[in-house]
Amino acid sequence: MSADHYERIYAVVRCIPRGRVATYGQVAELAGLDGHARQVGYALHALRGDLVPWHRVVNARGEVSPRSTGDSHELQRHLLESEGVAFDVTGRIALDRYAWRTESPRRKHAEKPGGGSARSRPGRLRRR
DNA sequence: CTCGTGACGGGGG
DNA sequence: TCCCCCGCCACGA
Repeated sequence: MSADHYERIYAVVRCIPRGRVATYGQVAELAGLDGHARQVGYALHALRGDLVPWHRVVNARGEVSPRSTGDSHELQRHLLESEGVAFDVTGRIALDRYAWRTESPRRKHAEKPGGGSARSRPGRLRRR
């Protein structure tokens, strides 16, 4: 296996800022493995105790992916909440607020310059 | 080598 | 919007 790919994945995950989350697909893409979101899951699963904020990776729906075994997803939610990430009643995270913004991911509609969307202050209102 | 699985995602209904 | 199904494909048995 390309342990090298794992390292790249970890490298990307380590870049996710505290209080922010990234999706598996996003991580895969940034790691140069576009379309291989699943591999990201494997990589994280294989983690031992390295300093990798694996808990900041969630699925595209903005929820912690249910594990088939183990209880790590509980821990994940816990860790995220302790970083200030909020979950709604359905156990989902508002990605438009907490998603990690990699530099300039192509702004199709031109975003609000000057700190627009999600800053490190997920505050409310900011309608529109 | 083959077979089943899954920390995913996108498309269709 | 939600749910279900299907393709991907590395891993491990």
